[in-house]
Amino acid sequence: MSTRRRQAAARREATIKDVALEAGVSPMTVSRVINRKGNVRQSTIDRIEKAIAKVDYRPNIVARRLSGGRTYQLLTIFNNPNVTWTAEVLIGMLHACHKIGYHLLIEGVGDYEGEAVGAPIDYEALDDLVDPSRIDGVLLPPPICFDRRLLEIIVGKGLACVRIAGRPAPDLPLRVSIDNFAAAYELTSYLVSLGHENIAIIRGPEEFAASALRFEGFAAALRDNGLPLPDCNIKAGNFSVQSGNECARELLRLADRPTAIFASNDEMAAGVLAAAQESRVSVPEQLSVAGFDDAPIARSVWPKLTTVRQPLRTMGEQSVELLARHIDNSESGNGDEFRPHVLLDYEVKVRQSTARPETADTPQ
Amino acid sequence: MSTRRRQAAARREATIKDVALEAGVSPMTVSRVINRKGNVRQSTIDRIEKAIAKVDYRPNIVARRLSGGRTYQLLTIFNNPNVTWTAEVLIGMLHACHKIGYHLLIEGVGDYEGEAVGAPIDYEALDDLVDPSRIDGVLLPPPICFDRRLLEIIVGKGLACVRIAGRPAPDLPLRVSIDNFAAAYELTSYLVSLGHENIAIIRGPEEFAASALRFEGFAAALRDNGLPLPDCNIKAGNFSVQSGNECARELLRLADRPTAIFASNDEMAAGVLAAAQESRVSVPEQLSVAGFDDAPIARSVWPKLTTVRQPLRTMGEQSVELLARHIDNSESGNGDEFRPHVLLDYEVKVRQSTARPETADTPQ
DNA sequence: TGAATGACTGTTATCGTTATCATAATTTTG
DNA sequence: CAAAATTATGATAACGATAACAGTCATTCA
Repeated sequence: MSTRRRQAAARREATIKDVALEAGVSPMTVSRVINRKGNVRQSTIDRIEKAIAKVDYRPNIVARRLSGGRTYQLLTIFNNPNVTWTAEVLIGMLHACHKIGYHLLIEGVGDYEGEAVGAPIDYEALDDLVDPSRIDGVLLPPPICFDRRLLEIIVGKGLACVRIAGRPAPDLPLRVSIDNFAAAYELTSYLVSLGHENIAIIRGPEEFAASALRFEGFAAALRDNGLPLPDCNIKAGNFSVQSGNECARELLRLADRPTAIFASNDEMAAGVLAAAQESRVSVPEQLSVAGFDDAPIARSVWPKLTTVRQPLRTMGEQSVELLARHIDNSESGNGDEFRPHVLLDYEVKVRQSTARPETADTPQ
Repeated sequence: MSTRRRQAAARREATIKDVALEAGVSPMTVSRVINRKGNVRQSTIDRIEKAIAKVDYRPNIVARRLSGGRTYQLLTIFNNPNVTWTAEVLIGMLHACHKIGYHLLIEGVGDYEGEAVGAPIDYEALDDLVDPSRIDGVLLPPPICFDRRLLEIIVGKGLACVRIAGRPAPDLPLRVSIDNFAAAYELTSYLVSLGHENIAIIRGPEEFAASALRFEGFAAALRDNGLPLPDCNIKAGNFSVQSGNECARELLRLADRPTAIFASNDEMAAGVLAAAQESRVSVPEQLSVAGFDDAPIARSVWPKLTTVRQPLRTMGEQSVELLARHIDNSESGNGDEFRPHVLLDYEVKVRQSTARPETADTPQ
C-alpha cells in the first residue's frame, strides 16, 4: 500500500527495463553498460547512455543488492562521549563516502549521558546492525574498536572492518592511526626544552589504547631527560572537561606544584585552563598547559592550547578509502597488495598556553 | 563472486525458506507470523517461532524492501559547520532510531573547511541520496532545512520530511523546534533585570531562521523595557568562536562600551570570553556574557556561560519519532491526527558569566 | 445434512537487478 | 575461405520477501 501511495505522490522511478525499451536492447545489456562489465559495442553504449539520461534512470540499490551486489553502504558505530572528536572523524568519513559513492549508516551505542565512557553495550542490537545484507563494511572509531566481542561478531559475518585505533589487532589488519607514543614523546620533549622539570600528566581512560601510548611516550621523554615522575604527578581523567578540571585542582594543590601539565586530550586541557583561572594561576606564566588532538576546543579557549594536531578528518577519510579499497580487492579477487595500516602524520602545534617556567633558573 | 566469498567466510544467513522447512510450513505462513498479519493457528505460530530461534533467522531487509515494504532507514543531512550542535542532535536521533528500530543514514554536504556557513550544495548528489528505494524519510537540521530547492526534491519524490527549524513552511508541516523568540526575550529580560542598560548583541548568520528570531526577541525585550538599541551594538557573526571573538573586539573598543553582550550561540559567547580575557576585561564583573544553546562548550569555558538550554538531544529524538509516526500513519492509511509541530521547552540557565554591572546605580 | 462462513494455509507472481549460460554476429587465423 | 576465436547480445533463473489470490479445512447454521 505504501508503495502505491508513494508512487501516486511522485512519478514512478524508471527501471532498467524502461531504459532497455527506450534503447531497444535487453535489460542485461543495459546492466553491462552500467557496471562496465563484459563487452558492449560502442554504438550500443552510446545509445543506452542516451536512454539512461532520457528516462532519468538510477539503479535501484535494493534490487542490486538482492541480486548479490554491494550495498554501497558502510556502517560506523559511535560510542565515544567526546562528541567533538568523533564528529570530526565523522566529517572526514562523510567526505570520502561522498567522493567515492558510498553511503554511511551511523549507529550509536551507549547512552552518552554524563561524561562516562564505557556505557554498557547492547550486543543483541549490534548483532542486528552488523548485517551483511545491509552494509559492505564497518568503520570503528575508538573506543568501540577495542571491543573484542563486537570485533568477533563482525569477523564472524565475514564483513570487512577498519579500526581507527592505536594498536594492531591480530585478525583485523585494516587500521588507521597516528603514532601516539612518538607524538607524546615529542610534545613532552618540547616542554622539557622550555625548562620545565616538574611536569604532571593527566591520563586518558583505560579503554583507549591511545591513553596508554600517550602516557608511555610522556614517561619515556621524562626518563630520557633524566627527569623524575612522582606518582602524585600522575592523574587519571576520562577525556572530559570536567575530569580535567578536577585532576588539575588536585595538581594545583600539591606542595611542589608542577610548572606544566600535559593533558592527554584537549577537553581535559580546557578543564585545566578553567581550574587555573579559578585559582588565579596565570597561564602560561605560572603554568604551562598542553593538550592533545587539536580539537576545535583547542582554539576556542584562551589562551589557545599547545597541542598535537591529529588529522581527524583525514583519519576519517582514510578509513573509508582503505575499506573501499579492501572491498574492491576482495571482490575482484586479485590479490593486489596494499598497506593495511595507514599511519598518518601528526604535528606539534605550539600556541599560547605554554611558555618557559617563571622560576626557570637555566633557560636552556 | 563477492557473495560467494562472503558466504564462504561466514555461514550463510538463514532465509525464510529455512524457517519454513524447519517448521514444516510454507514461507508465506512464516511471513505472516513475522509481520503479525492474517490469521495463523497458535500452535503453528509456536512452531514457527521455535524454528526462527533455532535457525537464527532475521528478515533480509533488502528483500523486504524490494517487495514493497519499508527500508526502516532514515536519512539526515549535515551541513552545519557548528559540529557540536549538530552532533548533539544527531545523538538524539541515534537514540530514537535505536529505540524504535530504524537505521540512520547520514550525509554531509558542503566542505566544512573554515567556519563558513553556506558552502555550495551539490544538488545532483542530493538528488541521488534522497532515494525512496533506500530511505523512508528525511530529517533536516538547520540550515539545510531552509533550502527550498532541496525541500522540493524531497517532496517531489513523495518522501516524508521533518525539519528541525524555527519557522513553519507551507507544504512541510512536520517540524520540531523551540520558541526562539520567547527564549531570547526571556534571557534579555533577565539581563535587563540585573541592571544592564547598554546591551549589545552578536547575531547569528542569516541562513538560520533562529538568528532572526533570537534577534527579534532580544530587540523586543529592550524595546519593552524602554532601552535603546543603537546600530553599533549590533554585530553579525556566523556562529563560530572566531566570529564571536572578532565582533567582541569591536564591541569592547566602543567609546560607550556595553556592559553585557548577548551572543546568539554559545560558540560565539566563548569567543567573547576569549576577547574579554585578552583585553583584561573581567567577566562577569566588568562584562556580562550570555550565550544560547547550552552546548557542551558553555560548561567548558570559565566562567561557565549563562545561556538558554535547548534540549538538543530531545529535539533529535522527537524528530525521529515524529517522522516514524507520520510514516506509520500514511502506511496504515488511517488519518489518526497528531500534532505535526513539536514545540519543546527551553530553559534559561543562569551561570557565572552574568552579574550586575559594576556601575549599576540602581540595583533594582 | 448440505451449504455457508470463517479460520487457516499454500501457490503464484512480483519487486529490479545481475550471474550464468546460450546464441548470434563478427573477427581472426592458418 | 573455412574453422576457430572473439565479441556482442539475449533468455532464464535466481536473490528473499510479500501481495493477491486460491484453496483446504473445521464449524456453524438452516
